[in-house]
Amino acid sequence: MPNGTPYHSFALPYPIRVDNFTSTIDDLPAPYNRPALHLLTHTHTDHIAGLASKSFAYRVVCSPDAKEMLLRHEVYAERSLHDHEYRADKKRTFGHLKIEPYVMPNGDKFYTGSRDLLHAVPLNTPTEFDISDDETVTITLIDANHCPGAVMFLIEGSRGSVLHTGDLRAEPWFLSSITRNPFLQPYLADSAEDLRVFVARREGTHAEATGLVRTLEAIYLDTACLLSPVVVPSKEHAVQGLVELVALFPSSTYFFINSWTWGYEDVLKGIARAFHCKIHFDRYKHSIYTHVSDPFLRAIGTRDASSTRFHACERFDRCSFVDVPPYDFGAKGATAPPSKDGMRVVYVNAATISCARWENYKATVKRQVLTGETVDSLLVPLSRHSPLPELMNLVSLFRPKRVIPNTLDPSVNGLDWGAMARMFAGCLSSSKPRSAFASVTAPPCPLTSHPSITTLPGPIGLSSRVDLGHILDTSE
DNA sequence: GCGATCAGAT
DNA sequence: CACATCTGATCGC
Repeated sequence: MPNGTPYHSFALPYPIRVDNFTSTIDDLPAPYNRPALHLLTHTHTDHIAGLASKSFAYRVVCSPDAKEMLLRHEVYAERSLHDHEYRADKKRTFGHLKIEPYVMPNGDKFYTGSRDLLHAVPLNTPTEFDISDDETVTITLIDANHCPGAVMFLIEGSRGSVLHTGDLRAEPWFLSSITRNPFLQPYLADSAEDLRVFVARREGTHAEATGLVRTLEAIYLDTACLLSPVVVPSKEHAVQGLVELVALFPSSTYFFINSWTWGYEDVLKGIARAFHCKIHFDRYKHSIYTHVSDPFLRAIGTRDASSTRFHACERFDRCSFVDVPPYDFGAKGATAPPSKDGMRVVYVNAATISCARWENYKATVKRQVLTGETVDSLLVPLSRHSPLPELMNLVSLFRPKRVIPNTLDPSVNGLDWGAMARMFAGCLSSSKPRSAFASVTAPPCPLTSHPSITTLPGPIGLSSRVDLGHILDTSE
């Protein structure tokens, strides 16, 4: 994670570092200088900082898909060189994380110097890890609905339980899946709160003491879209709408789907399914998508550009079928269009659009297409992060003791954290229980009311020094 | 010199 | 369009 992550990217109260592999913590006091374990939620660039360093040599826990994607990762410059045959071998950015044993001509293997640092853990499978000589944690990976291989981490141990969401899209179906996940059910709050009262009254005990229902110490929350108050369409709704729009065009129309980063696979899959048509991928994207666990994603791609009118090839190196002005994306100069008679290319881009605007947009585009107006670009409201209303619903499911942002804006000196603390105050365990979905209608804390500077929680201020520091101290 | 990190723009 | 990516500047070994 970039600068601005609280606690130097540690998932306190555990000495476990998430999505940050830089060595800039060497100078910090213990235990911040020495993660007992590294976790990787997914392989987007801003979450793998430091991992490309040849000197990085620690074990990293991630999903099987994330491991596959990392080991096959190529930066754009390398992809381009290879595709144009200037470079014979693919240079894998993270090749140093896995070094195969040396094999002698007679078949003997020498393991000196070999390594396999990426520890892939299957989803929904609690797995124990030593974090010291006498302390273990149980870590469970749960799909985060963000991009292939993206997971949340549930960390359980003697210091309590924390949930690190990584980046996630907590749309309605995702919340449902959480309430049905047996590894998360002990931490669900609504029933737990009721049960506590019920049990306490009837049995004369605290429900907490039975160990059946528990409260998360913290949720480390994807705050990329924290300040976006809009309600956005579900991915399914977004793709369905896009498919309706695409269907309005003549079947001779070509489409370029600008999947400029991992996370737009639902669009690709939706198009392939609706039009019974494969999608043209560039070599690199194809190599990734054919090696992930999603069998439908593995199946929808083709390397044959001429075989389909749907293209998701390299953004800055599009194949001739979709490399047509006026949209240029900046990679090339004004090259002449391949002059196929009547050939039209429509460019599809993801955007952040509220539900209301999306309905309006769809109606407008439908009218334009049906009246013969030229439409050469389409938007699809596919959000890969949850905006505030979804985040509040997610947190309300658990009512944890605290929420901690996965990212902060360093330039506002904790104001964003202060605002967040206020926004989520009603969703925590200390506040009065209420329906998990009450926050849908409840307006978020108005950002115009600034919290007092002295009460601002922050990396230094908050409870970090008080109750997290001593918990972290493993010296005794 | 190279790699790592950061700021800025897209 | 976008909060992920690329580029070029800067820092440090």
